Amino acid sequence: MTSLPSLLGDLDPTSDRAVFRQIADQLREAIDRGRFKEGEKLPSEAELVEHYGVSRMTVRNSFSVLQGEGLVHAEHGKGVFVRPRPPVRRLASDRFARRHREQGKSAFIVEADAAGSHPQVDSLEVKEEKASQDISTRLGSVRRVLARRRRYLLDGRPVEFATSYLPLDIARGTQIAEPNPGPGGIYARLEELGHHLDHFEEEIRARMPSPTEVKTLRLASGVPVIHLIRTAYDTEGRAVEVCDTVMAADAYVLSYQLPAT
Amino acid sequence: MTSLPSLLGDLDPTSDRAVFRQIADQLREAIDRGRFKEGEKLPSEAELVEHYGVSRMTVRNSFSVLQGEGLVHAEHGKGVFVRPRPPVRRLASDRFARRHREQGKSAFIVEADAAGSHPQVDSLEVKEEKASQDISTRLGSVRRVLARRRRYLLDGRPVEFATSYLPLDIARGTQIAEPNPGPGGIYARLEELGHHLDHFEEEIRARMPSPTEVKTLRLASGVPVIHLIRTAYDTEGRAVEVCDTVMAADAYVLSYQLPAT
DNA sequence: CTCGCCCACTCGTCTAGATACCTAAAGGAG
DNA sequence: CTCCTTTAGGTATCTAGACGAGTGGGCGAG
Repeated sequence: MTSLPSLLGDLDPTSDRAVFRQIADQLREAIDRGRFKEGEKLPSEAELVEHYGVSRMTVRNSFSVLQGEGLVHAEHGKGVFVRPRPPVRRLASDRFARRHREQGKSAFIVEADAAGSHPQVDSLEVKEEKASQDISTRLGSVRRVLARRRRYLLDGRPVEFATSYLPLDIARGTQIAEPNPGPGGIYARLEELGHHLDHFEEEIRARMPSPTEVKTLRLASGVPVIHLIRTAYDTEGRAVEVCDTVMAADAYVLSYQLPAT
Repeated sequence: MTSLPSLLGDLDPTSDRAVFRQIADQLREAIDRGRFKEGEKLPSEAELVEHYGVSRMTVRNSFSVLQGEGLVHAEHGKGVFVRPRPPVRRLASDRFARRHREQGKSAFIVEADAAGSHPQVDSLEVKEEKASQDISTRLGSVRRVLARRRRYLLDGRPVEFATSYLPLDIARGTQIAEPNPGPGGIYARLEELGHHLDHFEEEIRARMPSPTEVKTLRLASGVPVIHLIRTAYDTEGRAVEVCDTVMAADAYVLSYQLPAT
């Protein structure tokens, strides 16, 4: 068996850096240098207790630092592992172009299939409800809205949770109010209904997830979420949809093109 | 003095939810409901130990949960406080439009002044260096680049750290290689040099900060970073600059306009 | 009144151990 | 051969206490 000292070095008792930080530093560095690879198991708490001659709480404290950085994750009864980086999904800024819409299936499905992963859509809920203050403002002072909620999964892993809000006078009684909005999604339906789309506006924030989001997206600790709020405007300048999306940040790269003019 | 029970309720010993999570839940809920306001001090560890009849480590564990969520922050010798949400800086997608460039001062300064805050640029470093693999690829296989590093502060708080990389054949010997690139910034200089800008491409990720980033941006725990990589293309399709930016996620909202075509 | 010290309060770090529960593999009963 | 039990080795949670180190207010000396 490889001895720990060869991988991990000693503590510096003269340093005023806390012991648990020194241990975290050494583990982090070992991970960065590839001494522990993605998915690989780190030394167990007991081994580190032995190696450094500290108490177990101190070792656990080190792990919790690394966990907060999203570098490792613990599995009860098994060990602590280097967190593998999942494949990311790239969202290009032309993802709502009409040419994509004119196909049959939803953008998510098409794209995932192309990337060779298994897509899934889940926990669909479509209902009328009272608009929150924020949604109401964005849609131009509507009281009630049609809300379409769904969760997207890639190879069984939830990656995104989204809710679309539409003014009732647009959506009620149309196929948009059905669980399955038909080919091309709700944007295709909106255009058929005479609401020709002009442009979208997207607002992006990043933050740590709420406990609910941790559950819904099955997030490991140390993984932030990207919160994206998109508003769709028709050619008359009216906001016809607001889509509120929370994405697992480790599963996404967003990409935008900006004109230089 | 207001008694804690009026704010915080009891533990449920029959629940299989860990005690420290129950405590964290109650504190989180109290914060969400506004019983503790932004910047306000939470009960001290000793008070919570007393109130719940648990050991101090258990209370600390609860705090560390909330800290990881970015909800609270501890100040040594003072207490644990509800983390105030700092004012955010909005980055609009037209922020690189020529009309903004034709003014004198840098976009950051102008914008911050307008918002009534005190802007500052800091730790400027301009030097030639070897391009990393990634930068080289983005710039089209260049070996060495001019790197311009700077840090942006708002009211004394660091909010963003950025490095621009330019091919040497473009930048060397020009004002771009000077610490102060002159009015309108490097994009104005590039255009003067005949590299007419056509469009930008931005890639956005969110993740937890590295220890270096925590230091540079003085980040509280539980605050992710937004990592933005922008590539500027001239009208001939050549990549003329790559700008790598790390932003404190709690200080920014990014905003983009997408055409619907 | 002012300055400086002390003390109470607060969070930070660490120890040493107890109990619970999860996982995987080995071994025995059927 | 299959299924259950046992066991070893992991992490999860919690306790009780010790010492360190910032912060800020009170109080006494001058």
